[in-house]
Amino acid sequence: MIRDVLIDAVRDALRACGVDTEGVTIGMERPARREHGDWSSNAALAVAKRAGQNPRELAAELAARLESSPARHVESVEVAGPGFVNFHLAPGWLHDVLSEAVTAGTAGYARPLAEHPEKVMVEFVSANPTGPIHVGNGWFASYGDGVARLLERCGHTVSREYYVNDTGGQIRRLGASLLAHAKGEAVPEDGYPGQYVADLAESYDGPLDDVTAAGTWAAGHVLEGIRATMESVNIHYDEWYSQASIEESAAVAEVVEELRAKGVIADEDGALWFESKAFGDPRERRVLRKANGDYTYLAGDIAYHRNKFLVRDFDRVINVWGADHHGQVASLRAGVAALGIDPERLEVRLGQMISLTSGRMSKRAGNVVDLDDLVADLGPDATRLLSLLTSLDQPVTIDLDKVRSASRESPVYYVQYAHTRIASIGRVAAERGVTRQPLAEVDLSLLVHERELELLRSLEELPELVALACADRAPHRVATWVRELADRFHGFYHDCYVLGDEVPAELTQARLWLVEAAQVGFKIGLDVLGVSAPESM
RNA sequence: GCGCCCGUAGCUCAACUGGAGAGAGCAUCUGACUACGGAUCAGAAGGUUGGGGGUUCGAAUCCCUCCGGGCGCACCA
Repeated sequence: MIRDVLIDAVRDALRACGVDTEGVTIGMERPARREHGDWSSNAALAVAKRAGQNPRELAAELAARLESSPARHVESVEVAGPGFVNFHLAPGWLHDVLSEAVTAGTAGYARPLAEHPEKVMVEFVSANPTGPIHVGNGWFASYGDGVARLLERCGHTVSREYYVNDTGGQIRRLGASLLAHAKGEAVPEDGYPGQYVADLAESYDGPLDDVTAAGTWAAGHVLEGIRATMESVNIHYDEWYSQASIEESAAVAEVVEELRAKGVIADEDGALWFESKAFGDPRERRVLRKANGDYTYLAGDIAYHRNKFLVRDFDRVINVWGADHHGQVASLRAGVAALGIDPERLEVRLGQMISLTSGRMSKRAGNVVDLDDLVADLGPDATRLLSLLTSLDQPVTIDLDKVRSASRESPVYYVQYAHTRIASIGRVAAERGVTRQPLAEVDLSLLVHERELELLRSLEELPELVALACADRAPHRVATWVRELADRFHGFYHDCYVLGDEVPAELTQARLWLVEAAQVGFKIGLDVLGVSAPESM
């Protein structure tokens, strides 16, 4: 990596200037403006104070040393602004990037393997199986799967999990709604009025007096629908974990006993309380078992997470939750900590609320849009890319009319069109009998057009970007990147013909390899996003 | 009332985690093919980064404080 080469050079130069670099992180960035060079270091600014020197003078001395014994590809080094040291490199550094990308290929390029690979669970969506999944859930689904894909790319072992809330009051309400339809009665006030309940009632042939049984039956069918919806957007869960199974297994009672043995349980007013404050919860205590003998949701959730960590042995658990659940985070972490599990191993990523322009989404209010409907309109690729365009902690407002009417201008087509142009170049080359020569025999130094270099600059950033996006659990960065790659590819395609009578054969060869490198970038980026890379559209 | 999150161009969003003059897409206006797919490209216009203070060589980013919005604050799940 050229960056490391330059960082080492700066460190050496600083030492030569008599500056102690122990514990100093040498900054090395790609400047926003081209005239500031290919790489820039703020090291002089950062260490000037401790070195007791004027930053600009120190920078000048650094630049002089760096230029007198230049590192690989370095053409010139200059001082700019308050004390930045700017490196101007020969295009060869980008030709190296091209070689790396095509040599490593889709499987190997931009695969920043973690030093300590972990067994990670990503639990996401986990919407109650009381109705079809809606657009807001879809946003979190794309995010969760994107995080999982990033983790996998970085060498972790990932399991995707959907926690099924198949027990409790909502299931009984669903059952009551189903039975009401089956008996030709009105749906209860607190029931589910959706058409899907009426449809399900048509095929219900169970007893008409057991709301729990009816609810469980209905939830099972609703869940099948959710599973199908997820498959339609190319999301495949490894595990659909049943809450009921935890409760039936006595794991909840056991975890409460385990906590009691640790001395963090108090018995008062007939209820069992968890003294959670000692484990970082802002509240003093939480009920685990109610006076009526029922366990609370928290008790079940602690048992569930005990299962994740201690039974199924995950190193790390990432839960993707909506911001409306953030009140649960502290108590759950406290419960996990009380079991002796390092709470740092539990990550809860809170997604800000997804709203529609028509108002807040609510299953009860009926102003929900099913994810299925959106996918039917936009297709899975556009749906997924659209939802990955924004950061998770940005509240999102979706104007569905606008999204639908603008679907043709969707960024996904912009990116996919770039990829089809690559395939198209391949087809035309084949027609004309142009074949690619081995890389070693091709003169990449012919690639000096600004469009070509910009394309390579994007590719150069990918390995680092993937690592960063993974560490930050931020797949939207990849979406931003792949759009930029498409932008640069379209520019290249427009200004730099690969094939044609006026293009010298040697240049065609170099550009064919450049196109190959671009394709590696598209495939990696789109794969991480869960979006297909079509050959034609 | 308390806690968490958010506020960036007309709209939807970025911004390498404190770097140089805040960038894209859409919408608006103006241009560009007789060669690889015009679902494209080039250009214009659009900003006191909600307001004010502070820290710093340097702030959209960190701290304080107002304003505005979202979400929480159960022996519900």
